[in-house]
Amino acid sequence: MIWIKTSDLISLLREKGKKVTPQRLAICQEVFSRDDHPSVEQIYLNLKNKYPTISLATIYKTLQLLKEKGYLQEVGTSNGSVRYDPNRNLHVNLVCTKCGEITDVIPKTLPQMWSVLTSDLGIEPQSQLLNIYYTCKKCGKIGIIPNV
Amino acid sequence: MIWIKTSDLISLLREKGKKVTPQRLAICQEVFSRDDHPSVEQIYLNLKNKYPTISLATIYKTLQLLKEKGYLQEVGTSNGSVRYDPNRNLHVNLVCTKCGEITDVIPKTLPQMWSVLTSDLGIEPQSQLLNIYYTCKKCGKIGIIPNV
DNA sequence: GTAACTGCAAACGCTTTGCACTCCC
DNA sequence: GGGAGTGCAAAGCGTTTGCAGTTAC
Repeated sequence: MIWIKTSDLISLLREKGKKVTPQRLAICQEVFSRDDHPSVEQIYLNLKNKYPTISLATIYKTLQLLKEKGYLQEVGTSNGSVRYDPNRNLHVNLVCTKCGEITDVIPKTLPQMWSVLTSDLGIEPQSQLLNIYYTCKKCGKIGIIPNV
Repeated sequence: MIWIKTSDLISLLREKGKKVTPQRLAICQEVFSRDDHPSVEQIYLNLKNKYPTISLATIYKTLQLLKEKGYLQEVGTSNGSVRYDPNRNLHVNLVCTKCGEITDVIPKTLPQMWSVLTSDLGIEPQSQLLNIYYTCKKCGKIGIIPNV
């Protein structure tokens, strides 16, 4: 979860020459207050209560904006739709291959080994996406034979 | 690049109770003989010369099959279409954020640090996707101001 | 006041599906 | 021979776009 104050959000948008609209604030607050990896649909459904007229187009446009500015990253797709990750810090996504649930973890050893690795490669990463595919405990317990 | 003999491919398919068709062989050979990360469209165009009647549907179905069986991994999307990686071994994808080119690298230190990391996490990864987003040398040289 | 934003609907493009025909086993 | 696979066309669905009306500044 990324804690961000509304006032900071406003100056963030203004800084970029972008207008601060209620819709944008709502979308940002929704995205950055979650600690999961929502799809556009999930964001839309959650906002529809408070903003009944909000449209998918606006959400797509705002997420596009946040992605371009580097505040958001795509974590891959699940059931055909993109999932977003508000956490741009170095971390690992544990992706359950059965239920699709994504959990963030930051292994203690990760920061140091990652800096060694990237300096070995001689590149300056803008960002990274580290997904580990596994079977989560919940799904591991259930004795369903996967249909593969 | 994954070197795989046609005879191995055939027994691989048979093993899984799948029929060996010329189309499937062609698709497999196309995918596994490349060392880039082709889209469905690229595979289709390359095969159309030799198999003028091959259809996108068949390619989609075959790639789906290979993915289910674990011989292929999605590396994310570029321009709206999925890119596939025939390399299921532990490696890093260097993804240029400007031209979209993807390069595989295997840092010397990676295998050991990765096994430390996963054992720390106490999980058994089925696979992983390690993408590093950067600007490749070709794009870094060109003095275009990114429109972001 | 005006340029940017919203939201609707239509368009778009990648992917999946249904189905008749074909072919591997 | 029979069931699985192919390929065509159509449908599906997430996403983008055009545009008229609205709003932030």
